[in-house]
Amino acid sequence: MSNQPDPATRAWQSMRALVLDLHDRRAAVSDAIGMSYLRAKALRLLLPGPLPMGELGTGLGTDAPYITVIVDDLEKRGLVRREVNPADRRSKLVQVSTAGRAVARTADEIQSTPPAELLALTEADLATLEQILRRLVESSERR
Amino acid sequence: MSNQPDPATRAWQSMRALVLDLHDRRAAVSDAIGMSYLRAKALRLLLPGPLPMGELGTGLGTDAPYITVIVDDLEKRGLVRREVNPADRRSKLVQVSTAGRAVARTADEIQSTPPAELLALTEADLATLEQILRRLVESSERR
DNA sequence: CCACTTACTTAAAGTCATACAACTATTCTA
DNA sequence: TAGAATAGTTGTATGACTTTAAGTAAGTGG
Repeated sequence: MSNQPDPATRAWQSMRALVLDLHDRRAAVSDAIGMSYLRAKALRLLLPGPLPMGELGTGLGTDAPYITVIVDDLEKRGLVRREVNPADRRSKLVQVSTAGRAVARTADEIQSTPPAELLALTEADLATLEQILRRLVESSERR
Repeated sequence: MSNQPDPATRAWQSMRALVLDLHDRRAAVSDAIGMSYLRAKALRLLLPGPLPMGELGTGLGTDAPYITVIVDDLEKRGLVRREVNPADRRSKLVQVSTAGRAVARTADEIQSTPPAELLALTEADLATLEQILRRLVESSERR
């Protein structure tokens, strides 16, 4: 029985510890914007452009009924609008409002601000780290 | 307005995306063991040795009343035992049972298995990544 | 055109977690 | 030793999310 797991496992465990335990920002985000983290995530997903409810659900990993609840809520707060999809009148395109964009930006600032420990790395280490992680994200996304 | 955030921010965003979105294991863990992720985390925290309720609460980031609920539940399932702390009879030491240890190990295997994309890195990249992340964890923990 | 599918909505029930308030038992301290 | 602090328990309320079931409206294929 090996006491020391392989480098890939150790790297993965460290990454999880950093994001989930040592520098979890999710509570801070929902505190700051006064709504759940999932709603913040929804707003962020909508930043690049309007999405049909279904695709929003895929992005959030939740099913249709709860998407309706979330979009209802965001709409009541004036952060998104539902528009009929001209290409398919069954579907609705959800679009962020200016106010919604501001909320998304606030959430993004909080969660995207790197921990101080990361900023303390040398420039070379940071560049290396960034480059490896970017490749990991890219290869994970195409699938 | 810079369109491209600095390397530290990019690295942090990638790390968050990998852990929270692209390779989230939390649902898989709780599915596999038939209880919530927080309970799995409690069992894992207890692996190194018994802890008083209070310290378990600190580790899980939840308050005393809910710790009682969690430990009640784990005890009913035969995964932990409460023992009176001989040093302070107000406090109780929570100890994992053999069964609890097995559940913790199952959870750990699922969540610690690195994504295929990580295993696909070169040995050199993996070593570099692991070393930088380990330093980040260490500097984040001492605080 | 009719049956089928798709996109979304509505409603209800259940689980998990958070937050508070009030309580007991024990230990510490002035 | 009396009063304050600490460790844990009990109970209640609420919020966030999941899941299931059933329904409406609009598109699609034979």
